[in-house]
Amino acid sequence: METSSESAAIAALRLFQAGARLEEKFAAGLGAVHGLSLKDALLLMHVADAEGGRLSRIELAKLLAVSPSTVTRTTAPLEKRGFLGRESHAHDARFAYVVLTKAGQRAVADAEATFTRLAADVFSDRWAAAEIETLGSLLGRLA
Amino acid sequence: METSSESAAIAALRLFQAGARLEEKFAAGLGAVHGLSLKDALLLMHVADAEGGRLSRIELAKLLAVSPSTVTRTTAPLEKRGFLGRESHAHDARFAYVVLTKAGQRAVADAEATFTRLAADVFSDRWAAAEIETLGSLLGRLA
DNA sequence: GGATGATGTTTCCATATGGAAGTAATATGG
DNA sequence: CCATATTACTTCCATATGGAAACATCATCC
Repeated sequence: METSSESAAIAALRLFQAGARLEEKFAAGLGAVHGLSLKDALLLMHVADAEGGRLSRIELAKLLAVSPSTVTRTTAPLEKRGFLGRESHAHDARFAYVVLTKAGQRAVADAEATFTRLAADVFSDRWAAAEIETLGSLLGRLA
Repeated sequence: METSSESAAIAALRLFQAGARLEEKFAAGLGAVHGLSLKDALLLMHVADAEGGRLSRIELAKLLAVSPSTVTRTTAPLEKRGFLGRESHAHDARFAYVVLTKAGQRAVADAEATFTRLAADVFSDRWAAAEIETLGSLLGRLA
């Protein structure tokens, strides 16, 4: 039990370190492409992958692990830039769904390409395909 | 190449999600114990584990993946609370090493115990010891 | 069907953060 | 040795964030 707790603590510690390191790298890479922050890109990608092509701000907040107020503040400039639009729920006027515009679809395609390239770059050194799969699978159980 | 890039992107995405989720959990758990933020606790733990029991603020900034100014701002209240002290380099007056006081050593022991308990809790469900080891090992190569 | 409670969103405020600039001390190059 | 560059640290400022409160809408209960 003790050794297991110990390795759990080590895994958590390294998760924080690796996460911070990758966030820096991805923020720099994505910012250079289309002036998108990492959170901007993740937000657009979540909307693109969403069922029906739209997400409420609450759903986005949960997916991005940020507060609802942050989603409001983040989406506003992306609407101004023409990447995002609004859509109402047919039977519930409280919802203000986030949807991608045409320009937003182009932007998210570019951002996803950059994201994938950056991810491939992270693992380009001494990583076997199976190891990347294993890491993704294990991390999936934490999210 | 394509499939490998794809799984790399998925792994990176899940790393961000898992990291954010665990940060919330750990911040709540550690805050409840001794009013320490996660970054406070990690800072103290790094100093405790450091060679010679001391670290420069620049070294701390790298270990915590934050800016030097954040280290300055973070250590100041911990000095006031009596957890941290300062030590000068014998031959270079630029260095203001961060060291633990007696109270700081007690605090970091408590924080480490809480940290380990929280980590164990995260993996308490359907995780084999070998899987935790594997995850920690793979993450170690990213940090 | 009117009061109460719950939900989605926005606004406001206090706090946290990074980067640039400033300060102090050491290293380097002539 | 003196000027310049580099390094460690701090301060200042602009921005990002979460949480509480406000607001609008919908659901529930009597």
